[in-house]
Amino acid sequence: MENKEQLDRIRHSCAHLLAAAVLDLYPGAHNAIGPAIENGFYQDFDLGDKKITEEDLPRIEEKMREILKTWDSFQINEVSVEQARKDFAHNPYKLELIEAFAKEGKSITETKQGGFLDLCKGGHVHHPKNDSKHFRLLSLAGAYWKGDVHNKMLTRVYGTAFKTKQELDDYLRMVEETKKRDHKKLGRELELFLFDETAPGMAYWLPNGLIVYNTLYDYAREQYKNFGYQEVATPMINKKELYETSGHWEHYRSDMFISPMSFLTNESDDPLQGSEVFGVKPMNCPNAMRIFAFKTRSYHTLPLRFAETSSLHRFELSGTLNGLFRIRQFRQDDAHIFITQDQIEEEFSHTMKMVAKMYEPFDLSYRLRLGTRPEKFMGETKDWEHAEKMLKNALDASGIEYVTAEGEGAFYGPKVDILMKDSLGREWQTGTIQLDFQQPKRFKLEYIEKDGSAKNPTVIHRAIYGSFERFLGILIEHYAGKFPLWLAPVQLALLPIADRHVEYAKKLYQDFSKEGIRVTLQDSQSTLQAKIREATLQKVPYMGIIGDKEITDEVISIRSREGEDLGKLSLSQFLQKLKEDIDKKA
RNA sequence: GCCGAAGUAACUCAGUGGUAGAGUAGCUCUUUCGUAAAGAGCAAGUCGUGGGUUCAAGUCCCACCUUCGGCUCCA
Repeated sequence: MENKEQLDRIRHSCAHLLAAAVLDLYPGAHNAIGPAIENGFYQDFDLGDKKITEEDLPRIEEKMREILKTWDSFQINEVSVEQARKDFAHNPYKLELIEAFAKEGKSITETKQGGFLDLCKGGHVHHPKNDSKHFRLLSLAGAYWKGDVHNKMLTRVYGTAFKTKQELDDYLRMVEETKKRDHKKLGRELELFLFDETAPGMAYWLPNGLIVYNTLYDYAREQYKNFGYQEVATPMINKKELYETSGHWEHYRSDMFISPMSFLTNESDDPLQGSEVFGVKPMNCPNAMRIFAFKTRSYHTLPLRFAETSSLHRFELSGTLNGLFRIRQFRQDDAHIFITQDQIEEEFSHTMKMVAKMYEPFDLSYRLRLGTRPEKFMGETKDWEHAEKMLKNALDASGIEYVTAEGEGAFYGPKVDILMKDSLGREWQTGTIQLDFQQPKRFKLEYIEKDGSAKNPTVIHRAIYGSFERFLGILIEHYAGKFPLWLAPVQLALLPIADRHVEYAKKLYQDFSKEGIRVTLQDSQSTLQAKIREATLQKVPYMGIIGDKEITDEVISIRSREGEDLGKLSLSQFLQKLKEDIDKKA
């Protein structure tokens, strides 16, 4: 933690340095704020009618190095409001901050180094000249003043800094490595999926990608059986009344629903004027409620677990789309579990066990985040308290690390989010488990209790992968495209050395295919080296080389994508090894 | 949506107003090869789309589409 604080000091100092350099190079520019952030620092600028482009960054960096020579120390002085107003009379952003601090009764401090004066609360290195010299400017972005869309868009310059040159270089190398693993790049190279301008924000799944997708789905289905789920499918397009009942139409109409449409009727060109207005479903819950309502339900049948993986569509803003990570059409390994109030803790534990099982094959570590009652919430405080207590009990019992995020629950109930850490140490939110008392009531759902009375069930909404799309995107980057055998689109590439080996290779191809192995036969007119290269670039886990020796001895020479020679194995020996590894999901 | 950048052959990219290019992939032929790229040839482009300026536009201007980096981190 001490390290983190020191790093923040280094970076915060660099943010000042960046401000000094830009103000020097762009007279009339104003700097706004410039904090240290998770991976570096930034500084926001109002450049008037001037612009900074990526090409200017080296020049700014050079200026920073020049100015840094004159920065021996940071001097922090507390000043009066009047003095601060005078010092920053030219800078409307600093003035706004000064007025805000004056109102709050905070003391106002200024920092001065070299000839540069800034408004600052402190937190710098002692000797910038020596301590803050390993920095690099990285990128530019627009950002609103105070993060508010109604305010002016400022130019944000991002950079990073480290204590040593070694650490800086390591970080920059890691950034390069991340770029190489980019799932959008690998998605093309490995022919997994494509994005096309005919359908912005929606993936076309290519044969290889769909194999991985369906393999993830198959695994989820296997677990449905083990954990007592039943799979259902419900309509994609529903009358808006369904979403009015659930509350989604009112809460999310503009940001969730792809344009409402008039369906089955042709009364008007304006879909909202037709008497029958429909929406493309952005979530499955309302339909799940209708399935529960299908017949009279008894307490005997609870928990009742319905899994559904229908396609969902959400209107994500164009600028937020990002490959498979943020997408407009996706499927979730979604489920709705109907329970009694008394079953919350037990069912939550049951769900946590399923989470553990589902994540087991991916060698990903994860932690949990409990979101409690938000400021704006629906329902009774006592129900919330009961539910939160049940969740906490179950979390404690699970033994998995978790943090509590106060006020971060959904408006209809508390929730637990699953945060997954990938091989580069990046954290992603994937699954979520949410309690809901509201929708069952809005849909007037009831089950018959032991004593014959009718009661509202409670619902657990949960998705474990989250969306298949996002989860797969994470896996692609986690594995750098080298899927484990059970997920690999092609598990074995057969490489005959010369034409006379093709016939035998074809027979092997048939044998492996019959046994359910995903195998390809590379029988083009190229050298063995070229075939190996091709299969390695496609990240096929195993290559089976077939030449004269192999045919004589009825074996296959096995090479891994890592270049390892696994020796000569007979068909049955190798098949057994493959099947074992696939079963183990190794 | 907003700020910034990009879009040229299937892919990666070069091309600053005057005849659209390279490498890779593809196809054809030759080669039949032992653990990461054999050789030769051929074919392949509405230069994202639509307007405009100009004798002349991939290149300059305008609008739109798509993609990417950001828009949460608070002196």
